[in-house]
Amino acid sequence: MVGKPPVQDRNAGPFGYGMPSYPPYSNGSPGLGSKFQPPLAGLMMYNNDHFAQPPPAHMGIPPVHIDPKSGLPRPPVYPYPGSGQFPPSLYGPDIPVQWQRPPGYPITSGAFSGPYPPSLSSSSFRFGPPGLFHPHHGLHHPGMPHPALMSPGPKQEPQDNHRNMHDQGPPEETAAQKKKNHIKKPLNAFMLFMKEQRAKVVAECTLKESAAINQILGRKWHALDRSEQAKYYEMARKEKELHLQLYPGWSARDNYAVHTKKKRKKKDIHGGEKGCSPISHKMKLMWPKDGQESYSPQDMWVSDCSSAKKCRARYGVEQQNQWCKPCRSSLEQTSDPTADIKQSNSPEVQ
DNA sequence: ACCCCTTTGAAGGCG
DNA sequence: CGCCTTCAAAGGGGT
Repeated sequence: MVGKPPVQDRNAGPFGYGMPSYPPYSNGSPGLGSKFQPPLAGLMMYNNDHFAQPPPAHMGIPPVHIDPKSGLPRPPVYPYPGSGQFPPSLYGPDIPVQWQRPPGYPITSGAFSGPYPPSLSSSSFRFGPPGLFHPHHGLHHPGMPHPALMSPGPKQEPQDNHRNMHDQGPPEETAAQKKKNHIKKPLNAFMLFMKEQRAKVVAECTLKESAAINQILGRKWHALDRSEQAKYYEMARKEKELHLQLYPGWSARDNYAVHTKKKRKKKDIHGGEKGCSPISHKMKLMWPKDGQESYSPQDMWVSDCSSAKKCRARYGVEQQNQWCKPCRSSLEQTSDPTADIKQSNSPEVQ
């Protein structure tokens, strides 16, 4: 807990595992890098009581979730207490607490029903750890087949999924098959947060573009207090543990460049034009000024290519030692404290 | 049909 | 060890 995080946890959250200020877990779990292997039944209990007791009886065995896109199952996640709704403290000052899932909004994305990567193969589930998942249990929407219960797609040989990811796989394997066999990364804390909160933000905002929504979600993520973020870090830790159990040999490396094109853009962007993407020109998130706690989604957008230095927004001018280099250097270049809000192409820690 | 955008975090690789 | 890159989700927009 205290001291340097394990190697594999070097990217733990800002106050996350291994960080000195991180709140202790109720079970004393050492963190992301722990070899601690809790009973699988308790793996997906994503709430404050997740270590103290098993899920409520009505929840039964966590449902197997299947991603609607790939048709592959993903490990179940217990909905947050309160049927998918989040405690008021998670809501930003501009988001009403009484938010409900918008009519017609897929429960899969808004209700936190299945943050686990859709990569988890049906074969792995069928032949995975015994007693882990039971396809007949579930909390899925009755009118809309829960992703977990959807067809896993073409028949797959048990454990083919994993094997193909590491071995060469059949040479005649089609791209579609490869895609379906793709084991995705477990979701990190922010991804879990995003998956859950996206629908609420979308409902609150006229904007529908995910890029814009994600900017808001990024703000809200930073607006969360530690305890709230800690929930998501804990969830992510469990996601990772479960993923590890399901795919012991899986490596994130397996997913590199599986989708043909390599992403060179980021490198290029870092060279200069990040923040000036087409979408950024169209509507760029205006970050609140220092000390400004809230923002209005309606007036968050400006029509030019301007975004604040995120480090400044995140840490404030008083804690410049926390800033990333580009943000620091950009401040040195200008004495105008608001200049970074007016013009920002600075690369951000990525 | 596919890629981009945008966010944070995790992980792998390289020098 | 520090830095860089890629990939997780999402879906509108662009090509």
